[in-house]
Amino acid sequence: MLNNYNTEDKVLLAVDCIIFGFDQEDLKILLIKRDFEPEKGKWSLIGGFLKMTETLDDAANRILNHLTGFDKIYMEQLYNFSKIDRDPVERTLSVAYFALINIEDHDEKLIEQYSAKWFSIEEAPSLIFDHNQMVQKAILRLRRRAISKPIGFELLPEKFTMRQLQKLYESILDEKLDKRNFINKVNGLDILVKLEEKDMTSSRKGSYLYQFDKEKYDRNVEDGITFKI
Amino acid sequence: MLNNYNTEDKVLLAVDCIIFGFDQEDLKILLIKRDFEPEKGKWSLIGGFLKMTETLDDAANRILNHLTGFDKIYMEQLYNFSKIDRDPVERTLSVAYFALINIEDHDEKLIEQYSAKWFSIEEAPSLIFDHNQMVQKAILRLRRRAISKPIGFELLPEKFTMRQLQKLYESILDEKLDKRNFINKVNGLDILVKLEEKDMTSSRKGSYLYQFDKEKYDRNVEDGITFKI
DNA sequence: ACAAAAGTGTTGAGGATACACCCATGC
DNA sequence: GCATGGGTGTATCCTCAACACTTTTGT
Repeated sequence: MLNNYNTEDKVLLAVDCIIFGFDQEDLKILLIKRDFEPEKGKWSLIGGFLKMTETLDDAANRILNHLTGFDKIYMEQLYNFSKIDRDPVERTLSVAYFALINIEDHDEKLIEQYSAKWFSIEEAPSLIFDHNQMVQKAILRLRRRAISKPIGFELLPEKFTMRQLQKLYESILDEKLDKRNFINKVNGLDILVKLEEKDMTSSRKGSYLYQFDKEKYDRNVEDGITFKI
Repeated sequence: MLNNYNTEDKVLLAVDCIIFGFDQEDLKILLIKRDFEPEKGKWSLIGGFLKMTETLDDAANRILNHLTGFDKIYMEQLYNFSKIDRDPVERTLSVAYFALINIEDHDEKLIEQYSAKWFSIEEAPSLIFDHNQMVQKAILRLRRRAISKPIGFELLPEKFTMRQLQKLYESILDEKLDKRNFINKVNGLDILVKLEEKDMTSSRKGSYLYQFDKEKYDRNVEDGITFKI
């Protein structure tokens, strides 16, 4: 039995995270202004290096937790970027992750401390290395996910209105949706509970609040009903 | 400007390939019997280590070429597997790739030389490390691809019958399809050319041969027509 | 009374599915 | 002449898209 693969090359493995948020208007991503070389002063995704003692998911969690202050974020491995000279300092591969967080209840202080800032997708600055490419790929993945899994709720507060949910889907899919068709579809999925409460901030009439009901969702999925918006 | 990221850990990166083929009956995968430690004598995916001087795609191509003898294989990056102890010898991450090859025109000798063998998905032996998991993931990816991109043709000879194409899709999707509906759908896509020739091996009557027409396909895609079986 | 957003159903078209019989040929 | 797989069309269902008016309430 071997003890090691001595003759093989070892490489540095970075983990970079595309963090999506939603501010009731636009889909946004969280970027940081680098305060270290290379490319100091430019905008980039948050990232870090994989440690010998952790899995990739662990590393992505650690990095996300460090910046946003919380755990149990929806997170998915996205793709590897491995161009030889993608990092000018040294040969480095990067594993991109994408994450969804509720923009409202995350820690402002941490974000300030790291010079991080939310940018709407259209207004995001150009990023270092191949990070723009990563963001593009993440958006496409997010779209595919959004229409096949109920991940949208990860981006909303616990209680939300139908209008908010619709706006979120509109900004993810980058297209206008019909109000009635959207509501009919969502109601057809039977994964929300309508609350008695109304949100009065958005209109005179007020609009009912809803909650995502994970149990209902799981039951539906078990019964073979597929989520599809 | 930095010259290196001295303090960070480096890791071994393996590339493992799930190679799919189709023998007119079943969907198959190509496996090798390992003639080296660890797990010598057991079945595994083919793989190798990433070299400092190549991208992941390069590495996957090199490994595939080495075993099958040809280049320009349809190939896709699948996922990273990074459990700490997945390889008992040493901490190793693996990037899984899946590939499609035409089972008929590949090099028998190379395959013998490497003790490689085609297994139908159901009859495949248990594999080393986390390779079974990789295969499962590859099958799911293949299914999603097959209904949204015309990758099926990569697995068939240049000229094929409708029955062959249908059988291929049936084995990828693991369900029976209706003959007439399938033909109508495929013809509706307008991406095949019907040849004058018939294949006489499968029946008395003989069945017409078709060819995938990449130009037609590209034109249709440009025009916004989506492939969907 | 009016402005501003919320809420609510129906219809029509197109795509998907289900389904059965004749054809050509080698033996 | 018969057995074998090849080829073909239609009726129905259901999903998806298009579409406009009434309600509530704060000012």
